[in-house]
Order: sequence, then C-alpha cells, then structure tokens
Amino acid sequence: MTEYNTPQDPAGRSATRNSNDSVTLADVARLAGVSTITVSRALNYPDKVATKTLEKVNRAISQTGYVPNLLAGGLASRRTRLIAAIIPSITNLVYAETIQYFSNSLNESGYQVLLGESGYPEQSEQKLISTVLSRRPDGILLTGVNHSADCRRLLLAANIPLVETWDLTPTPLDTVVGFSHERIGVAVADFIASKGYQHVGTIIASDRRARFREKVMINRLEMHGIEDVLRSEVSVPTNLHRGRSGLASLLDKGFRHGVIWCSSDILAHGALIEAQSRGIKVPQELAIIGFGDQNFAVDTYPALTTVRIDRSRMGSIAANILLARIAQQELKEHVIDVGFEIIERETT
Amino acid sequence: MTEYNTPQDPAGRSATRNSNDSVTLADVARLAGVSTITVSRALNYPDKVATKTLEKVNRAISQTGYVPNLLAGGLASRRTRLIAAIIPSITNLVYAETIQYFSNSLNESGYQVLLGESGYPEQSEQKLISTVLSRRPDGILLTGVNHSADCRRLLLAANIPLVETWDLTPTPLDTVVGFSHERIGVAVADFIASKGYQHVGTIIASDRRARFREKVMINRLEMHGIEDVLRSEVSVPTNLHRGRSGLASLLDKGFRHGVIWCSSDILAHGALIEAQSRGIKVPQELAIIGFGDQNFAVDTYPALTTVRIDRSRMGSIAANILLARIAQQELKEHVIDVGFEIIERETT
DNA sequence: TTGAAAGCGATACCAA
DNA sequence: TTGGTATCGCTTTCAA
Repeated sequence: MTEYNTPQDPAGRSATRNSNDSVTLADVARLAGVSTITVSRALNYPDKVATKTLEKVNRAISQTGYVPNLLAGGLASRRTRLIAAIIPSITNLVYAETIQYFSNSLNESGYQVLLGESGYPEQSEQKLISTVLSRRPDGILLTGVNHSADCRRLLLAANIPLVETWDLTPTPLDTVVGFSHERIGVAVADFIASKGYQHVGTIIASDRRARFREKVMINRLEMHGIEDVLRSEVSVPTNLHRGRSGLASLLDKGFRHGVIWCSSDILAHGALIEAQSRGIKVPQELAIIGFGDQNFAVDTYPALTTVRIDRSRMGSIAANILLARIAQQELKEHVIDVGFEIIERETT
Repeated sequence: MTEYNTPQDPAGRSATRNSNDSVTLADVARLAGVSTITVSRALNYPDKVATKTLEKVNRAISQTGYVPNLLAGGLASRRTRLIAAIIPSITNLVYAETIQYFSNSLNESGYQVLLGESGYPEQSEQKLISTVLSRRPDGILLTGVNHSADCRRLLLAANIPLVETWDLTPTPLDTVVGFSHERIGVAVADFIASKGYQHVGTIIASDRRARFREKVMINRLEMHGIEDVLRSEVSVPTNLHRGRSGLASLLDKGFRHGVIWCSSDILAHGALIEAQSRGIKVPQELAIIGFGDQNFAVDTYPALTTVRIDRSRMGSIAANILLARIAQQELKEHVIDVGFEIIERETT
C-alpha cells in the first residue's frame, strides 16, 4: 500500500522528495546528463571541467533556475563563505561605515557578512557570539578588545580567524587592527594645551572607550596645568539633540570660553548648533573638537576640529587579514595600528 | 600503516572525525548517556523532555561547550531562523534604523538578519538576491517595489514569505509595508502652496524614489500656479557636504527667497549650514524642508520642516508579518500603509 | 576529466 | 518520554 502513496514524479525527480520542491544539484545533474559532483565542480572550479561539459551544466542551471544551497555546501565543506561582524550599533555611522568597507572587500572574494549588534546590554555579548557562531562563520570581526572570559573561551574554541578592531592591545586574541584611544587622549590634550586654551569641557557618551579617552586626556591636561575640566555625560545612542543639550548643560554650569571635547562628531555637531543658536562664535569664543570624522565634519564645518579615524583602511585591512588567514597564510604582524589624525581647518 | 596514523581518541570520539574537532550533538549525547534526538529535543522543545533528562543534557552541554550547528539543523529542518533584508545602503541612517527595529523584533523570536546592500550598481540586484537566497532564509525583506522580471522570478521561486517596504503598490509580490511617495509629493506641494511660497527649489539625490517624489511635487505645484522650480541633483551617497553644495548651486543660479525641498534630512541639514554661513535667515528668508526625520532633525533644528516616516513602526510591522507568515498564518491585508507626517516646528 | 560512495551534523518520522 | 533510521543537499576522498 504505502508504495502507492508515493506518487510517481513525471519530471523524473526522486520520489523521496519533500513538499518543498526547490531545485537541487541532482536535478541539474540529471538534466545535464552528468553526475552531481561534476555540477558542483562546474560551479566551484570551472577550470577543472571540460568546456563542453561546462556548457551543458550551465544550460541546465539556467533552465532550472538552480540556486545553490549553501547550508548543504557549508556543512559538507566546512566553509560557509560567511564572516561574522560584531559591532555596537548599526545606526552609528562610524561603525556602519567600517562595516561597509569591510563588507565590500569581502563581497569581492565571494564572502558575505553576518552582522551582530552588541549594543544591547539586555542581550549578553556571550549569547550574541554564541548565536553567531552557530552559523559557523569562516571568520569573525569584533569591535573592541575587552571581552569576558566566557566570550574569549567561546571565540577561541571556534578556532576560526578573528580580528579585533576599533582599539589596540599588545595581546590580541588573534589579530587586532585599530588605533590607540590612549594616544588619542594624550594627543588631544597636547593639542589643546598647544592652542593655549585655559578652560576645557567635555561632552562624552556613556561608552567605555569614550570615557577612557576622556580620562587619559584629563590626566594629561593636568600635566599641562589645566584642571577643573567641566564634564557632561550623555546617554547612548548619541544624536544631534544630545550634543545640543550636552553643551547647554555645560553652559548652564557656567562654562564660557575655551574648548569642548566631544566623544563623537555627532555630539560635536549638536554642540555647534547649540552654540550658534546662542550666538556664541565658534571657534573664536568656543572651540569644539569632535571624534571620528563622521559626515565629513570638518569639510562641512570648518569651525570644527576632529580626530580622523580611517574607517576605510581599518575595514579593508581587517577583511584582507581574515581572507589571508582563511587561506592559511601566516601573518607577520598581529597588531596593526591604523593611527589617527587631528584635523583642523580654521584656526582661531 | 595508515591505521596507525589515525590516533586513538581518548575522549571516546568517533575515529572518522576530521581534523576540525568541534563538539557535535553526538558528543553531547554520548556524555549525557542519551540519544542525539533527545539532545536535539532538549534544545528545541525542552517541555517534551523529562526534567531529569534535561538536567543531564544541560550539564553535558555546558561541560563540552557545545555550540549547535545551524547549517546542519537548517538543512534537516528546512528552517534556518535567518531572515534576509535587502537595503540600498547601511550607511544611510533611515535604512539603518529601519533594519535596527526590524532586527530587534526578529531577534526576540530567535531569528537573525542577513543584510544585503543593493546600492552598488556594479553588482546586479539579481545576483545579490541569488546570493542571499543561497543561504535559504526563512523570509526576506526588500526595500522598494520595483524589481526586474528576473528578480521577481527568483523571489517567487524561493517560495518564502516576503515583505516589500519603503514604498507602496496595489500589487505586491507578497505583502508591502510602506508609504506612498506620490502622496508625499502631493502633500508637500500643497503644504508649500498653503504657506504662500512663490519660489521653490529642490535638492534631490540621484535616487529613483527621491526623483519620483520630486516629479509628483512639481506637477502638483503647477496646479497651484507655481512653476519654474529650480533643481539641483546631487549624487549618492548623500552627506552634509553635498547638501551644502546643493544649496550653493541653487543660490548661484539666482535663487533668493522661498522654499527648498531636499530629498533627505541630511541634505536639508547641509543646506541649512550653507544658508547660515551666508547669513541667510532660515526659515524667514529661506525655508528648508527635508525628508525622513533623521537625527531628530526638527527637534534639533526647529527651523527645519520635514516629512516624518515612522521607521520603528515600519520595521516592526514588517518583522511581525514575516513571523506570522512563517507560522503559516494568513494575513488579512497585504498592503499596509504606515503613512507619513509633515512636521513643522517654527512658523515663518 | 569524470564518477561512486561516504560523510558533514542535525531533524523528521515512526516505533517502542 | 525516548530512540533508530532515513534523510536534508552538498563536497570530500579515492578510483577509474
């Protein structure tokens, strides 16, 4: 009886197929009159297949509208052509841009990027990483170098190439491509001192690295004899509005002349708007320094100064390192500093 | 000889294993003293497993540091818990925000989002979709409603729930959640006319939907007796700088008083900066209208007017529709208009 | 240059 | 409540 319940397949398909009738490699192979492995090779290593066979296969592929199943392929080959990237937030332009460059470089080599957002404290980073690893990416990009012991264990156990970015450490998990927040704090303090500013204020996002840069800067300023830095901390996600109110709060606390350091250009930009609306001259009365070189900040607003981070370089270097590691190449350096630059257009 | 090359496995693992020694369901099962299917159930349907068994399994899982392989799971179950999303650009805040809301809603239900950027004409949308479909997502979100015949074929053949966004059509491929660019064009024209502006200029990105809104608006303005709209088209990706130069070019062409419509808030914002730098009063001498309500534009700059699109609603509705469709629920409506709103703070 | 057979690591289906 | 067995669709390995 049961045998009769399995309907004959007029298209010649296997009778064991489920209801979902997507085209498989076997279908293509049958139509082309070759074996499945030949079709697989035609797709992955076209040079290893005779031209005539290749033509037959390609014809069969376009006739059937075959779309490869990378789940099956990845399972069998242990190569998913997927790279995971963990960033704090997709709506923060500096991270989004980094990922865009990263992603573009990888796409060219046939890889796709699986994005994970770590900026939600409700969801632990560990759970996020675990979820992402369950897709068996061939490599992974992380933002920052501080990970819990559990995360480190998880990442190392995955045994895949790994790049940390957006920070620097002498002891990366694998390889780090970033810049030194400490050196930025020092450089900005020195810059401020060299300009002769007496009063310094900060508008800083509630973000670990932003706070660290600020701390270093404040310490360094003391060495220059500048103390009593007025602070304003704003919550994330940062936006123009919070930059405005950050400056407003500093001004309300009595800040008048001097320089303000903001932990991102979007905050700096918001502060600039607040200053303008109060008729304060920037940079003559109040100088504003940002971070990130977002939105071509200094090109658009010559009054602003910023710390430029080369996201394009960071993203593509990270991508190339992962690709090299996947191809089993050994790296000379595991700590790559892409540096930063203080960009100033107008001078007071 | 060869048999001696295969080392004995002290942990009792199968000898057929490859070099990559990641923990599998079978390893967990062996350690827990149950079958693989029981471990699978403990993970996916904990209620269907006896409490004692569950404990044993969970212990084994944490002892081994097991991370499920979703490639294998997806292949076997035909459910990947992956949803694809195609957006023009990740660095455009309005799309990034939509995806963030979309993604958050899906994460809560155990789904992950696979992102694809369609804004690169070098890579055809068809190839992008094909690549994405090869991961066998359980559903897909598209931006816009215009797709080539090849793309439509590909999408329909995938036979998965599909949501189009950021536009509206009476004939969606499956379901559409968006707003009407035509109605926006009309509404903005009517708004401009109602304010009594005589001269109208536009700063528009080289983007199909942006141009369409502009075209509709210009036609509608003619009905109000307003003609000779001065245009400035800027290339994508848009940024503050291009907004500045957009307005600069209009002013150079002789534009003086009136209103400027920009195809995005970032352009509007750039235009505002240019106006301020020239000492033009906004909105008294020159009014500026944006689009998108990006960066809390009107909260920050009361001088600006914008067209608010509720990305939060659009993203989460799109997510919920996909989830419902995946759960085999039928939908009442396949065309969902999330609407828009003209937001004005200051009046001239 | 091509093919046969044995997995990859999970789940579905049916039985116990 | 638990388990055996047959897949899922592809690639690897080895042979022809």
